[in-house]
Amino acid sequence: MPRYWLLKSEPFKYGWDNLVAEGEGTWDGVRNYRARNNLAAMEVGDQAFFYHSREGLEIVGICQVSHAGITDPTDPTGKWAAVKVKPLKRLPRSVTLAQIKAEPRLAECELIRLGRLSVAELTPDEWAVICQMAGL
DNA sequence: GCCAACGTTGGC
DNA sequence: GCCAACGTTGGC
Repeated sequence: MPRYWLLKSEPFKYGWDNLVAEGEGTWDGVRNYRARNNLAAMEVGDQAFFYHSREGLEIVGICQVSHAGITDPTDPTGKWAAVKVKPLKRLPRSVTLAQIKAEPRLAECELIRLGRLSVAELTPDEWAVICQMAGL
């Protein structure tokens, strides 16, 4: 049973287009325990929305975990986790934060409840709602 | 172990 | 660019 996630990135630092261009990206640099726990819980095959923070403020695509349980290569202490992801598909319609906030079924998701969490989990129901909003 | 100060994140 | 929210740090 795959789990579902949402990964935030600032598009001017590393956006969806960068991930597509590279074919595979390492999700590292996370220094928040809750986000770390989510990263550590990911398994190969899990899917994640790719969300543009600071600019755009919308989910633009879906990526898939290609390597799980990696030690963050940018961390000299070896305590922090990372994963690798591959782009799966761009959403037919981007789903904005405003739309997510306006949807009562998404009011309880980690993205909304914990606004500054950079790696959030979504329930299968929440995932399905967003997929529907994206035109999938 | 508490809590004030500080730094960072991210929506607006 | 501002500021609220939150996490972390460090003095006591």
